[in-house]
Amino acid sequence: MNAEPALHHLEPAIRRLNKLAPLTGEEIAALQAGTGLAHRVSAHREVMADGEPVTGPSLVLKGWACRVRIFRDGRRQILGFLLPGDLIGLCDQPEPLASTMVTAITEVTLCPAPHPVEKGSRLATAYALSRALDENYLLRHIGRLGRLSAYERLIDWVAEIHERLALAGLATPASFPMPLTQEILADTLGLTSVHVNRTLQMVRRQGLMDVRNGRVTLTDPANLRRLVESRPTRVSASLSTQDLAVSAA
Amino acid sequence: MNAEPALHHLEPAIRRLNKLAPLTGEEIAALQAGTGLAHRVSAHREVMADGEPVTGPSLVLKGWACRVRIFRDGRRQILGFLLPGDLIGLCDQPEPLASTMVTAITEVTLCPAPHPVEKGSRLATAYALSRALDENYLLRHIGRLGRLSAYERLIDWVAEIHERLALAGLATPASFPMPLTQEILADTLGLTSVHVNRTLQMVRRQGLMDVRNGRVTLTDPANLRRLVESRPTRVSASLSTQDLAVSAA
DNA sequence: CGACAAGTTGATGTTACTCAAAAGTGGTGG
DNA sequence: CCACCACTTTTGAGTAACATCAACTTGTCG
Repeated sequence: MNAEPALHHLEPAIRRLNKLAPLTGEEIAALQAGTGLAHRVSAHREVMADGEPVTGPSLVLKGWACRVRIFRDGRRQILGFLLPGDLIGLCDQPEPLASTMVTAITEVTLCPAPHPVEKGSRLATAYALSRALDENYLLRHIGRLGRLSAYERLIDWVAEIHERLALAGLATPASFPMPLTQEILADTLGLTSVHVNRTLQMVRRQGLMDVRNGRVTLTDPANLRRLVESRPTRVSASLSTQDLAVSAA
Repeated sequence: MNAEPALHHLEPAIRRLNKLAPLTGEEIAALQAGTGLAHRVSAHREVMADGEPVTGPSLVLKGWACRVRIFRDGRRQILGFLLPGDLIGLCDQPEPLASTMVTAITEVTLCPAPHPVEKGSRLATAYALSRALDENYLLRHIGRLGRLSAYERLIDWVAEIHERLALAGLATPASFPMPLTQEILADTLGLTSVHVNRTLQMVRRQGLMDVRNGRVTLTDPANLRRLVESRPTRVSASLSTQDLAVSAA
């Protein structure tokens, strides 16, 4: 338990948590022990069913998943994404039930997240910050759907995902993977896939970004930052904006 | 601290928490002690500013408040409502910062929420359930904004508020107070106030409900339940659906 | 090569927005 | 009690954004 592996060898998921709150060697070791119990869920399969009992928190190690609600008539709304380093099932009521279905978009690797030994520990802080960020992503999504145009929704969403992937070291300042079909993007942004297609062409023609082949390339990052409303998400005074800024992997 | 006041004399706010998890006499007494420190915020004033440090959790005793985001160009999106019995500022990261502005819609009475003595106590459970319900309201709002028509958004939202007020004993099976202008409703549902007005006329003409003078009257509750997607919110196996069902005050 | 999913395009329809003004409501002070 | 004000609700006419429908193209993988 004394091994302190070099940070740059860590899983992206652990890098993210470590960035939220610098972890102790023991905590990193516990997380890495957890990765031994990892299991995979292949693309398009359900990671968790709506209303099912939640056994304990899990950590996403690899791949993209999403929380989704499906309506009786088949309409679908994606509520949010789960990216490497994100936690699923963090809550503290007894006998919790999943509030949404979770679906794997790509193949996803998950592992049990260690229970923080003590309240106030670094790991507990990282979990709390992760939870606060999650709430923030939901709030931002509400603002996006309620008040932004299709064009604005798209660029705001891209900016958010960029920021989030950067936290796990999975984005460069100008590019990141984005393995979604236009239909999934449509169910995220509250649009139709046809309209998403046209909106994507528009941002491309404007020279703002290029979304293609499962990858986003930001061709004008400065302009993007200017167009997007929110400054980097801030949920605790002890977490500097610096830590959350997008920088090279 | 041994006084166990009759439940029907309790504040609506305490009734709600007690419904989420039957509280001990000590816990009820602690909550009532907190009400002695209540303070008021008059209508239209800010309860909490975005980005401000959060000192500790507060309990809404009376009145309506909302969490809101305002965009640079003045567009506004209401993210959710805070009703009697709801908690503000429940989170466990160190030095938390408010993630949204909170505004009083009517005059609001707030008091500090006692810190749960021990993990796993009834009060801690009530807080955890309240937090889980809050998340659910955000998720439901996302589904509403992303995939429902104006008509559907309105009735789904009314059904949610009805369910929530009933939890605090503030709604009858067919009616409840709703002190919002059509403009606020518009900023909630992602519409314009003109369109909200027309949609309200539509539900009225259909005989579904009447929204008028700061009060909603459900003229066809059975049909409303049929039209609305979600069953009563369920976030824990230990909290029966029965407890959350709408019944007479 | 063939099959299937994803992306693209065009024509048309509908929902909700915009602008503008009138009518209703409630509170205040003379 | 009335006049006045600010705010909210209501109505109408025209428009813009996004949805729908249907076909066609491209890419991927066996």
